[in-house]
This record gives sequence, structure tokens and C-alpha cells, in this order.
Amino acid sequence: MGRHSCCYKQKLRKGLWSPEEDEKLLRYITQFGHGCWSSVPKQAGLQRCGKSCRLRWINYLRPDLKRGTFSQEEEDLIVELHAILGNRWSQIAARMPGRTDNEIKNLWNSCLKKKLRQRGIDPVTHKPLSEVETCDEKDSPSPQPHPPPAKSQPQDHKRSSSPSSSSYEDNLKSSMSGLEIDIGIGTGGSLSEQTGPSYSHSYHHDHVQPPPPPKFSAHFPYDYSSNPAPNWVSPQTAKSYGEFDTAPGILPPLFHQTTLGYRPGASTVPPPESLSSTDQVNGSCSFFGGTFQDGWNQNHNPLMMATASAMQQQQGMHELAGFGSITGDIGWIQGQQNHYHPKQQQRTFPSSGACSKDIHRLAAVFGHL
DNA sequence: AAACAAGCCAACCGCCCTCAT
DNA sequence: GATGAGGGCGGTTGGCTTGTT
Repeated sequence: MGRHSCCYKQKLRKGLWSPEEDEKLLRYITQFGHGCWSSVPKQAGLQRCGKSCRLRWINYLRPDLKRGTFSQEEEDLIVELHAILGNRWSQIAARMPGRTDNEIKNLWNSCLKKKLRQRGIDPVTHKPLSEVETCDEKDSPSPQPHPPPAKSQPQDHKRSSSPSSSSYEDNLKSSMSGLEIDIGIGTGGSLSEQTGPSYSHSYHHDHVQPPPPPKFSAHFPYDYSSNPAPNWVSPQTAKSYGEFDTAPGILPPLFHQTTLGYRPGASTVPPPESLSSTDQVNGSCSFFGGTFQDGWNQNHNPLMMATASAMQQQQGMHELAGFGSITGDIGWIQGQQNHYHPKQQQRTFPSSGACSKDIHRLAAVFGHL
């Protein structure tokens, strides 16, 4: 297949992005959301194709990116996830808040593969090199810990974030149970200073430490014992988020955050009726927008739109209302067990700023809806 | 200081999937 | 069902930076 059709239509710029181009794209998306990517360059006044804009946004301009070098914990996590998922970089990135698939892929290809070989581990199979070499000598393919690379896979495996029942899925599930991912557990929550959703991993391997909490994120625990079938976290719950308040100046003005409302969507897990009064739903989020952003997410539902509009219409709320997004995963605790749903990503919800003086005003706004 | 090698990483390419028509 | 546009993903490239000789 040739180059994407949008690139034929006119002479478009390629190569590195200039600061001016970055500014145009950032300003446009912050104000209007990306909507249809193919229309973004024209609307934003850029001589780029939509794909290029999308890539630049995802890999560089997105406000929830962590940037900087990978920690040892992150490297360990990548190796573990690669052993499970193979070269499914986007799925690995989905489990690493603030990191992009491109970034992880580059790290793997430039650094981690080499490190594994130096430790005597084959980076493809994650088995000892001696074992792999023995297999090669016998001229028989070694068993793969994960499905082969995308191009040789059946298509339904290639990009499914939640593969249908298969040995692969079983492998994934069993591996994930070892990770015991518990996101934002508890009723208190916390606010970290890093970008992206917050994860808390507990490993059975003693040598692997949990990664540091991501930047600019807040937990949004929801206690089903007080609201068994919610549409939104109640104003009373929202008020409690005052404890997520952060010192002035820590967060960039456009990226204040806390989550004051979360409406489980139709596909949200678990169904409320399946939970008992002692169960909790929990997750984490990032707040992206400084103002209400129509079209920020094409899949937002009417209630989110209406809520954000209502927030916007309140006096003095204009700069605070907007959309946030769950960029990681959510889970729930049922009985003693943590559950994890890999499909719960990129769920959009209205959110608002975390300035302490506004907490009660926001709670009041929710109370009027 | 210059030349070269190696490493890093942003961005592109090609393929495939989904969805609207 | 066929087609095409839009978008997502993994593989790859090429230019820049850093290290070495």
C-alpha cells in the first residue's frame, strides 16, 4: 500500500516539527480537541497530514506524558510485560502511564534487548540463551512465551486489547494475576505529582519494586457502599476530594485536576448489581482540558456533554470545566479480590480543577445538576 | 580538533482494522 | 457485500548526539 491518501492531496511538510508547529497543534487541540484528525492540520493552520499531527500529539505534545529517562522499575516492568505480550507495544504502553508505545519500543530496541542478552536471556523468548541456542542447534522452533509478531499472527490477535478466549488470554490472565494491579484502592485516594493515571503494582518477585506513581494524577475511589448504583459520584463524595488539593504552583494552570464525577458507562465493569455493599470500584485519571472541549473525545456520551456544559455555564466555572480521561486501567475490589480490566482505558469524563477554593463551588454545581 | 562509530529517538511507512456509505 | 476514508499499530529509517580513537 502506498502513502496514506491524505499526503497526496497537497505538498505537506515532513520531518521534525518546529516549535511554531507544536504551538499551533497544542493550541488547537487544547481549545477544540482533535475530533477528526484529517481535519486538524487545516483547522490548525498546519502543512501536515492528519496522521503526522496525531503522532506528534500522542508521542510528544500530550499533557499526560511523563518524559525523561525510564526508571529501573519501569525497565523491569517492560521486560515482564514483553514476556507476556511480546511486541504489542501499545498494550505495554497502556500499562505504563505517561509512556508512549513509541518510547517503549525505542527503549526496547536500543537498550533492553542488549541488556537481556548481557544477562544471558534471549530477548525474544525470554529464556536462557543457552537453552535457545540448544533449540536452534536441533533446528526446531523454541516454544514462544507469547504469540509471534503481529505480521504472522491471526488478525484477531493482532490488535485486540482483550483477546477472546485462547491460550494466549489464559497466559495473560495468569500473568496479570501475579501483578495484582490495584488502582487507587481505598476511600482516601491520593494525588501524585506525575503525569498520567496512577497504578500500584504488587509483585510476587521480591526484586521488582512498584513503579513510582505517575505525574499529575488523582485517584477516584468510588465506594459502592454509599451509592450502590451511581450515575455520578455524589456531591458529597466530590467534596471529599478537597484532600486531593495541591499546593499552588505545582500543577500547570491548564492541567489542574481532580475527579469530581465519574459516570460508569454502559460497558463499565462491573455491573453495579453484581457488587455487594463492601465492594469498591477504583481507578485513576488525568485531567487534560482547561475549558469545556466539545469533540475532545468522539465517544463521550450526552450526559457528559450536558454536565460539562452545565459546569461551564456556572459563573466563574468557565476555566475549570472540561474533560479528563482515564488513560490507564480501572478495576474493582470484590470481596478480598482485586479485579483488573484491560479494556477500561481512555474513558472520558467531565472533570474540574483542583484549586482548593473551588472544591466547594464545584460540589455545589454538581448538586444543581 | 577531526573523523568515525555507536546510540538514541522522532517520525515515517506500510499494513490492517473499523466504520460509514 | 464492496468500497474508501480515517485511524491505530509495529517495523523501520535517518538525522542528531555522544563517545571513542
